[in-house]
Amino acid sequence: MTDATETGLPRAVAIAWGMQEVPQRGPSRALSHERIVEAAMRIADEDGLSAVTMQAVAASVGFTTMSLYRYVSGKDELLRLMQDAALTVPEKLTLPDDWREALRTWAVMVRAAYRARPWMLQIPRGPVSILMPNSIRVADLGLAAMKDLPLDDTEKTATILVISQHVSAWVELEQSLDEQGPLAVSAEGVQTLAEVITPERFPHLAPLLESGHYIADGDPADDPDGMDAEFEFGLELIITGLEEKVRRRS
Amino acid sequence: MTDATETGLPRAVAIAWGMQEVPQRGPSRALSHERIVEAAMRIADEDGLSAVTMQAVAASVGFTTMSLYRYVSGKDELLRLMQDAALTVPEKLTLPDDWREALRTWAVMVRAAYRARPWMLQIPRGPVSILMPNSIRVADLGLAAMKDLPLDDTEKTATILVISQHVSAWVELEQSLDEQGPLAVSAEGVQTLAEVITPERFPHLAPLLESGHYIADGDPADDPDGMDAEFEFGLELIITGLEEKVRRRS
DNA sequence: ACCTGAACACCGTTCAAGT
DNA sequence: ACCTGAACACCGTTCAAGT
Repeated sequence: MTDATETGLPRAVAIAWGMQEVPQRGPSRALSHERIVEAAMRIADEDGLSAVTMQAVAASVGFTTMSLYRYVSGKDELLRLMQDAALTVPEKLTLPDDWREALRTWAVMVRAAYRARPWMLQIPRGPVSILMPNSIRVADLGLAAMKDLPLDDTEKTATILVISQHVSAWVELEQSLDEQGPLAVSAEGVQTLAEVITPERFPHLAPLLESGHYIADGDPADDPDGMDAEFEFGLELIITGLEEKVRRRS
Repeated sequence: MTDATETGLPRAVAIAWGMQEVPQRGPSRALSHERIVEAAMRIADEDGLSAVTMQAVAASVGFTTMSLYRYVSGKDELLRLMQDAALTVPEKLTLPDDWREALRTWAVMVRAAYRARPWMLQIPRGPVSILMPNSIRVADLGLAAMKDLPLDDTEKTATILVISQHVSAWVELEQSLDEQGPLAVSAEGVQTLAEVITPERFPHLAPLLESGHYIADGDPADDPDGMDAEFEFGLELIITGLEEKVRRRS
């Protein structure tokens, strides 16, 4: 099912770590995993993930579609490889001493990677993803940020997951906001909505609809980095929660 | 772009709220949005979202593929309608008085909805999603949980978003864990990995790999509700963070 | 051993034609 | 007004054949 290699690992993991032995006899291989993944990423950067078809990738490296199947087992595997290759983080990164600052730095770093290649968020993350090289590197950095915190291993990994999920969720939202027009709903639309979203039926939400606090109208002038503000609000909740948890313990 | 109707709203929103006026003259309509969405959801429940093709849906209601296009503008719109229709919450739900308990109840309720129809998480959520009827209902309930908390509107909506993103991220992870085999990586695989994930290169993560705290092996016997425990850990971080924020303010 | 060409069994969507 | 049939321009993947 997980289409494992003789190493006992999923093929994508083996390839990404460079464990997939390449036969050396016979005609020299014209293609490579690297070239294929690179070409696929360029297409995704330029025209989005949906433009990444086996035929487009093949054409871009100058081979026929079928030749790709010598290197990747199918499109799923290619996507897995792209997903990890897209998660690039700065080579040298020194985290602040204070763990709160370190976690913030880490979160912002992850956010930058996601923002740089937002299509990677469209590829489903599974248990295989977290074994890929860049994922491992990022996780190691996250753990480094918490190295002096009195938490056990499970708590630390859970924290990393919570934060990175928070980051990805926000970047995703951010992204879909600026894919849609600047104004998701016209003033007229809000009025029409107000007829069904009444204070009687939705006592707590209806006021927000009127005040405009529920619908982010996506006008950047109006809200220069509102998304950032809300992102940070959530991040602070998590960090404060962690802080309090540690304090109560000691 | 947002393919708006004369109401100034995206078509999917208008349809879901029942605003899309249906012509009454002429032959009675053989199909309806409801029947189409219902059929599509049944297919997704049984065979996954990828089995939801226009042809499959049409066949399931006993019409030709093209007839669907009289009711929905395309597959995207159908997916939007499915996404909201899948988000069902109990009709009568009284939230506990304590806001912390209320938020927990709310989170668990949302989780139940996601778990019941996990395919809905595969449909990208955009700004349109949050205007759909069930989304509005869920948001209203979330706000109700915080009604006595001294937070402003933006903070409350941000909190709702953070929590619901946390919920969806966990259900997604949970789901992909039990789609893969019970054991994502064999003991042999871990050993192979240990050769590249060395303490030198990944000082903080390597120990966790060895101890088995990083790789969830997905064996339920081993970890009866480990996922739940980690889910709750994150939720508690957020709630504790909120608690502390409020305390510091007053 | 590697790459290719033809073919298969699909997709979503269009468009003009039927009733 | 509604539904249909044929067609278009794609997909990912297979398989046997070439070199």
